[in-house]
Amino acid sequence: MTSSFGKSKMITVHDVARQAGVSTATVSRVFSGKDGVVANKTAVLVREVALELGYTPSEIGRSLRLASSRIVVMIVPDSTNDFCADVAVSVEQALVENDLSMVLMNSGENSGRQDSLLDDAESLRPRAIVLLGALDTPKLRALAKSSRDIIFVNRRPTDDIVAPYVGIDNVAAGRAVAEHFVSQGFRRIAVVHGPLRYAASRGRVDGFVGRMGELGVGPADIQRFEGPLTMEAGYAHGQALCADTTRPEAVFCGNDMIAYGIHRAANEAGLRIPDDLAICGFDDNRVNEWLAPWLTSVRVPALEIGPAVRDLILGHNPEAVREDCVLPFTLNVRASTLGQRV
Amino acid sequence: MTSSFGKSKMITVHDVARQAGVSTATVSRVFSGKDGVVANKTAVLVREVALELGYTPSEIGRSLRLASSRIVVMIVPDSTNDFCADVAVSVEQALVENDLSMVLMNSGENSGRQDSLLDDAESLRPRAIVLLGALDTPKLRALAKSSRDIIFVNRRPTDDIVAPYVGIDNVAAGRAVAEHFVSQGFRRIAVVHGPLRYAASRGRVDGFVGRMGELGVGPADIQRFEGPLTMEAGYAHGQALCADTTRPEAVFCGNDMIAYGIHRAANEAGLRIPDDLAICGFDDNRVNEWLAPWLTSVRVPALEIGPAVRDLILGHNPEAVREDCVLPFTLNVRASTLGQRV
DNA sequence: TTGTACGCGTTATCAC
DNA sequence: GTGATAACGCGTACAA
Repeated sequence: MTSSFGKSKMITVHDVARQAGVSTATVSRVFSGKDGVVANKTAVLVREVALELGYTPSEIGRSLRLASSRIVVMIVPDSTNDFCADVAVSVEQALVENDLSMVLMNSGENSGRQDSLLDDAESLRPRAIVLLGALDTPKLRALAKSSRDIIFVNRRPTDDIVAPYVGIDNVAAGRAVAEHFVSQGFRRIAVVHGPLRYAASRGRVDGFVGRMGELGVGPADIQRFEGPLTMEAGYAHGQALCADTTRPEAVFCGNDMIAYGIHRAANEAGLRIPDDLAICGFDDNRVNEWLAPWLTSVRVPALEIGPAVRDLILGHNPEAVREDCVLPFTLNVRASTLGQRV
Repeated sequence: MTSSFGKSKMITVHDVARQAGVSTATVSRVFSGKDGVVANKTAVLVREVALELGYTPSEIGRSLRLASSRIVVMIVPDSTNDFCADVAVSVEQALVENDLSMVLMNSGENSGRQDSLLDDAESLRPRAIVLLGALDTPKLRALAKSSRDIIFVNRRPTDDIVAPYVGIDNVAAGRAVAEHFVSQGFRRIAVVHGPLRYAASRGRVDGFVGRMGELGVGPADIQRFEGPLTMEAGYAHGQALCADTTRPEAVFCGNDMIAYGIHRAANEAGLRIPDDLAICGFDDNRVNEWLAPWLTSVRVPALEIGPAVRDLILGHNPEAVREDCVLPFTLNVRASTLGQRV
């Protein structure tokens, strides 16, 4: 015996129309919010019959007719990353209030996978495609060129793709961290960042290194390590750093996951934080308040992203469609970088 | 000016057919995997033209024709909960390998919201609806009765709803924790659990209390607190517990989020763990290894849930459709419950 | 091997 | 206020 999933016969407008003794058009009118046009008595009858029969309007049929679905596709690199999860929830909540649904897809930071997902996304004829951490691929460029239904969150693959952007000013955030590091007297630095093909990673590093230079700390004093934005990657880099005799005084991490990994490596190496090694994260995941209240991090307002994305999709803020929606960030300074060197 | 989202004109089979000089049927055949039936030369030509025109088959049209979509709706209580996020990713990854898409919806542990989402879900005519942490509502009962397309993960709202279940044996897990607590000599206990209207919460508590009783610790020695499965709720309960002069020796938490909250409250109250207060969580979130390596917790194999759900949907394991798919759990004992009282 | 024609469920248009 | 009808994009039975 085979599964019966997805095979059950569905009630349609025709069933309701026949049972209620009205036309399909009337049933449709009742369920597409045009109650005003229908006689109150009729509308009540139709709703009654529909409830009795268990009728739910088909989004498929509606989408076909209207040539536009109520689905928004959101592609994230890894939704087990706390920050991604927060952004996804934020977007989903903002959308559901406007009767839109969100399809969540994980690209795994993989170009091929992203392109394959973009195909899947396109086939759903979504109202919009939201990309968190987009990769610069030919497919993405083609899509961005052919439609205006793409929104980039947090990082834009390249500057020459014209599409709305929602996120923080990564360069400014990098500069803020640099100023904090210098104020604490840190001069030998390591930066453990995400792949530089991401504009966000690049922006953070460039802002940081640039400002450090202006403040008198040259590139020679700044080691750089590139890798995935994961705890595992942070752990590996952390182990290497801690074993080094010329260990840096402070590490600037591409995100909090990396910071968690480095923290674990430092702990296992018996280093004290921040005395032996200062750590600064990025994103300031909500869980920090509970499990890592010591971690200095750049707070990205994840929960404000959803409403901004929704406004973009609904065109609530037309003049912003062509402009970037830059949200404010905050450098939350906590124990992990509060050295007494000053 | 209004937004252009979702309004761009789409390429259809007709466009490709005209351009390639073939019929729409042939184009359709090429893209529905029936390449074998089409002359190789024709198939190549069609693909060429399609690529040139940027054609992607519409899932809308396909779904309408086939009376079944490739969408699976997953409803979770809160996908910012690490455990939920892991399960969602696990399911999404398993589905995407079989060309299915996942729509993620957050119910926020709210009955009304869940029912509203079930309506939305139904309207998408999904292949299946997967519920993590389902609430027992009339709507859900009606849906479960009218179709076999529902899968319950981790908790089943009530025992009388017949539908596939994927998850652990919560009663057995509760009993395992009880045995561990007794082996450590804990006799004055607090249980901070989730809402008892959830079968999973009930199972954990019942198993725990029942086994404690068998081992000589009666209900009088076990305080119970009910609340949301959040860090905030755990924190609030933790503050109350820590302020109590007749503080318990150990706390069994309904999930890890609650445990994080209690840990913070205990820390702020200056209590040492486990000497002043032992803590046991539930789920064993992956982040524990990194940020809470001290937390004893019941490991639920979140990443094995996706494949199990997929098999159920695809009917890979027909005889299991009517049976529960019970996954193994592990009690991971760590420092937070290793008292020296024995 | 390929083309023709129909219908899936819905809504907009037009006529009544 | 309501009904009949066409059209949306696709897959397939049937005819060629």
